Amino acid sequence: MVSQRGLEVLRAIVQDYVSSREPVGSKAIVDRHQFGVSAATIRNDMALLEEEELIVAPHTSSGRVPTDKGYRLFVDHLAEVKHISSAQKQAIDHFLDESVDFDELLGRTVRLLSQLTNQVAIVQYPTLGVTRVRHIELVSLGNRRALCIVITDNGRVEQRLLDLDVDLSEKELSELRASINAQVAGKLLTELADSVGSLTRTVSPQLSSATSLIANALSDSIQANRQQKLVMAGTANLVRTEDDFHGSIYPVLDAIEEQVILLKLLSEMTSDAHEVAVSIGREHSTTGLEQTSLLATGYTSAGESATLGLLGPTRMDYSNNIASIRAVARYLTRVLDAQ
Amino acid sequence: MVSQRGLEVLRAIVQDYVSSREPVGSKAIVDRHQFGVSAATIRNDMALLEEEELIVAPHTSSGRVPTDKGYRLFVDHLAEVKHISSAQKQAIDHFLDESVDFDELLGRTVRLLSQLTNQVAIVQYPTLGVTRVRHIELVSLGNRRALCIVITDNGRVEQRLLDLDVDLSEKELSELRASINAQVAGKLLTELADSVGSLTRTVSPQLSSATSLIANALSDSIQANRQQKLVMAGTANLVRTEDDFHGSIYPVLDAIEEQVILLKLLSEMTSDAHEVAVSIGREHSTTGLEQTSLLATGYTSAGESATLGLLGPTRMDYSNNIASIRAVARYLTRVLDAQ
DNA sequence: TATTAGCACTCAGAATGGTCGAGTGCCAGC
DNA sequence: GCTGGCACTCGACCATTCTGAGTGCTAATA
Repeated sequence: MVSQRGLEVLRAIVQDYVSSREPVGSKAIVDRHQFGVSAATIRNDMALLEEEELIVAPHTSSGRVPTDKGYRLFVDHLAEVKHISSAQKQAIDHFLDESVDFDELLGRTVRLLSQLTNQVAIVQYPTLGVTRVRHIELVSLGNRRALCIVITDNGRVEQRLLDLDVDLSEKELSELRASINAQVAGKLLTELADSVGSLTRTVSPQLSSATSLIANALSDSIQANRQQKLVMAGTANLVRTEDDFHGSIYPVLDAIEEQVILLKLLSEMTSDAHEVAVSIGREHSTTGLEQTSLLATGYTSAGESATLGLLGPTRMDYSNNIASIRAVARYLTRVLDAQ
Repeated sequence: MVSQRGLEVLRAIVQDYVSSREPVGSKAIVDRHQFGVSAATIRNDMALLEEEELIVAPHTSSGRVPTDKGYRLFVDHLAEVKHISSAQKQAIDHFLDESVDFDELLGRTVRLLSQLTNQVAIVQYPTLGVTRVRHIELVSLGNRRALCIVITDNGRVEQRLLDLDVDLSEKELSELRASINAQVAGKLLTELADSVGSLTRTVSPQLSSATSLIANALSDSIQANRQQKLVMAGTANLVRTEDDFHGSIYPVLDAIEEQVILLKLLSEMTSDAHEVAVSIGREHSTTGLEQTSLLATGYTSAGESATLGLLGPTRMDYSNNIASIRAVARYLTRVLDAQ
């Protein structure tokens, strides 16, 4: 059984190792922390911790390093929930304060989070379940091409290029625009394609083919959004922490480029409400990411929820990162809901 | 004076060094190339090349490596203009063929180029000089917010969120939309803000303040585009070539994140017409980028021109990269002009 | 029973020294 | 102008030694 002091020792090991990247020895602990006992006693505690597989010695005779299990215990029971510094708060204000459109907002968010934490930040676009259509705009570009723009009630804009089989006159386009808008306003995005499709039968014959083209384009577009886009930032930060990866970082970089992998991971981590979920090292047995940890938390936008994530080496500053991602998610939710 | 054969030796050195990353010795050259002379002769040529500062020996007694000046001579006079392989041609077709909107097209382009070359690819958004406005759409989002969407005649869509000081009724919004569109259709983007501003005096009084808000937003938006956005891809490729950078790559990564630096560099490199401009190592004396080379070429979109760039270590495969960037730029121009 | 001091032991990493060989410059001869 | 030969240089590689941080164990102590 690990004693109370044993747990404190674990905490000390995690903290020191995170900040120094050096395996932590018993002497270093008595030097840097006030335990009031001798190194030999700490050694006994460490032997117990090792028995419980919470720490491990990389070499026969060197300091100890936390295992995944050790980090897990630390995160669950030992990490103090820090508050973000006022400098960080300022950074958040500065970056997200201006009114910008949705895409830009998510872009800024992810860059902000990566800067705040020096890790790879990930933001997942919200699913479209409860978003409603506010307006659809059709614009002819000449050359039998037209642009179809969908504006939703939370301010997102989706555009899609259409290859028509005929050139529509401005008048026909207006007519089509009017019919479509009358039909779709307030509809859920998920119903949109079918809704437009049903128009095919009621519009004037020369518009029928264009209408079905539009229906298809919209259907594609929704489909693409179903696959849930990811935006990432701070890949270069991984390079800075390169030494934390035994062997090379290429597997990690490769895994990151496969967005599907990340999406799957993020979706598996769905946390309750707005808590920050943490997945450590081999807990997610994804090839290439065995030496990384992933934090995830939700943000909401007009009732829809999506995920904000953070990826870094298992040897990361969990307290800080958890505080940062939580703060950013809250702020993001606030800004989005204000719109 | 460097003889004709001397230049061939330089070419051999550049080629071998690029493909092997090892300093090239006289023996290696006679082995791998058919010069028909002995190693000693090559050595004499190399001594001359070194005198001209075209190559340099990293250590007293090791092979030679090209200097920036050597690369320059190689690029200007010795590099054979390769044709891209059919596999590469296929990749281009595959990536850029589908009809997508402008933003997406540029995104794909930059990813494609970085994959094709294993370098960092950069695309600069076109300046807005000759773009004309096709349509402006205003959509109320409730809560005194509205979205202003500008659609240009080359299919670009710019969106901008507006904070109004009053809620406009649907009817008022329609009126405003109509007045604005009547005024701005066909105008140059650069004239847009002023054009809307002048409306402030002619619209009905209760719309006047909203109109000037819109004018301001548009002015901001144009301003932001003046600063010329960049899109990049393939930063991770730099890590793969890490060994090429004496010291660390952090300075390079930092310089890349400062988009301003890159914009300045790209703009200074303006090449004639559609040729590929090359800047090698210290030729651009930008802190952090002394060990990189930058390729740039133009692409056009409806008469506007912008730049496509490629960044990598000076030890890069210039022939291939030049061929790739040129091919992609041509293809991009073709796709854009077809729209 | 928990803690501590002392001690022998282990082992990674730095430091040292020696060898090897690729590559060079130079010179005399063709 | 080219070539073969030769002495020389110096980085890369390997084996060896040395050092010190850190450990586990045991016997003494509070």
